[in-house]
Amino acid sequence: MTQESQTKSTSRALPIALLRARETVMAPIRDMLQDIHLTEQKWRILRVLHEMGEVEQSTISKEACLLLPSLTRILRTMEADGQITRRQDTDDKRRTKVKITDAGRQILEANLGTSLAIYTTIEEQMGQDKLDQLLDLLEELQAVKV
Amino acid sequence: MTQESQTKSTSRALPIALLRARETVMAPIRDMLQDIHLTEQKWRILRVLHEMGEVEQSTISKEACLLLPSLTRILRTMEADGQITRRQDTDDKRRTKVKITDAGRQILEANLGTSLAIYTTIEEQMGQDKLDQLLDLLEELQAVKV
DNA sequence: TTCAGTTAGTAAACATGTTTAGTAATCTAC
DNA sequence: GTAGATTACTAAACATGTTTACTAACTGAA
Repeated sequence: MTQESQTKSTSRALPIALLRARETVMAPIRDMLQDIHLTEQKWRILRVLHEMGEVEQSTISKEACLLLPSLTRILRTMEADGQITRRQDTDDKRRTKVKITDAGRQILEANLGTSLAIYTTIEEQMGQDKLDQLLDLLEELQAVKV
Repeated sequence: MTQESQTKSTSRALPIALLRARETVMAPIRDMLQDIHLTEQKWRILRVLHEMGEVEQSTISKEACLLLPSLTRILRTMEADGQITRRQDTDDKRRTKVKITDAGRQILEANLGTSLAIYTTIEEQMGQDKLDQLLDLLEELQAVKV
């Protein structure tokens, strides 16, 4: 048995398949974000804050898949740009509560339409059933214990 | 119709679902790579070179999902570390041909077993059918024109 | 032949990813 | 109550991601 046969070709390798699929989806979204001078990470943060209200940084970290050191830096600029506010939690002074501002919400709402249109384009080509199936499988994979 | 209902919650948002799933799969692989002082990107490059033989940088870029500027830097250190060799193409002097060295191949082969074991763990938990189905759907998504 | 357009790669600047280390606050076992 | 562990976050260093700009080499049409 050769080493080659022990390995999946990269096209069937799970990590790179996930990466490539993501690149396909993100390409048009990145175009949209570039127009509004927002990075992909800031977009994810705004979406999490829009959905969850005022939350602490660790929560954003988990939900938006950003490590805390990255988040610290990104939130610093987002606060300076008036997209979010931060305040120390009164109960537990280690925690910082983060909230989206009206300005931040406005950026989000002005672009959700475009975001939705991109999703719809993908849905039209793959079919709603397959896309749902894919999302189910991704959730399941995410829950695997490794 | 509120803005909220126009948006998928982030848990059903395709880009972040792909990202989270990938984080799950990559976590143990990153552990492995840290032990051998190799980054995830270098690992992907070695795998592509192992699979495809001597190729030019643009090909690596496409296959390993790395932009050319990143690749330039990474290959520079990999060449210095003796994991790859580079030479100018004789037919088209713009092109650089990259090949894996024996040392590079050795790193790869020494760790393919661990890599395979991680994949097997996931396969055992999700089932082979679902995993195949997921890979099919990912390939299909990757082929969508956006 | 020539020159406008394209392609392959590099350089530089800045943002983010990732690891290690550190601080302050909180929790827990005793 | 207190010392040791844990938690939330920040700092710093270095690697990579991303964009823009650049050079060199190639292509193709007039």
